[in-house]
Amino acid sequence: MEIQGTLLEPTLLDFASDVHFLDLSPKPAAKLNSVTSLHSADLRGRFLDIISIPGGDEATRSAQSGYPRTGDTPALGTASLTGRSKRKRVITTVQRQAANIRERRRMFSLNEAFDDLRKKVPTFAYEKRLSRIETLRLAIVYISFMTDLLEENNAPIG
DNA sequence: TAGGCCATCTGGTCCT
DNA sequence: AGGACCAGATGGCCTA
Repeated sequence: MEIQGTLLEPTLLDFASDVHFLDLSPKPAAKLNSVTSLHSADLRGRFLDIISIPGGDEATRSAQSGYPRTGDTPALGTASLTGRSKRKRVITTVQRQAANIRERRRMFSLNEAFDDLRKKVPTFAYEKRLSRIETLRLAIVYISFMTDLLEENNAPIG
């Protein structure tokens, strides 16, 4: 078992153990300084638990469906919440194809950003790469951990 | 086979 | 007007 990236350090191992308690849910990070003396085997097991975030996709879908959005009605031709009258936008096949290409490019760049982020968050070399939702949640936890670490180091001694 | 993840298409809305 | 952004729908691939 090895770790991806370059940061295999005690600090990182602390992060890996702490992150277990956060369940990678999108909620404020907490209790980041309580665990520093775990055995490595225990640590590894915990981290693998983290990587396999149970119910992650389900949470994603529910979050998507519950996302507040203007004009969030399934019916076509409804007015927006701003009260603007709706004009049906006429679009030709050529325009549609162009829009599809743009959308593909947009999603491609989004995925590139996700790949960059995957390289930044510390993970064990896992046979399966992090999904997008896992990447986001792990990044959130990692940032929180590092922030706490900084605050700890900057705190006055004594 | 079911569930998770992802790519793609599509139409609505926002913004320039 | 048209591009960017967003979310729903759909289908394919992979794994347990």
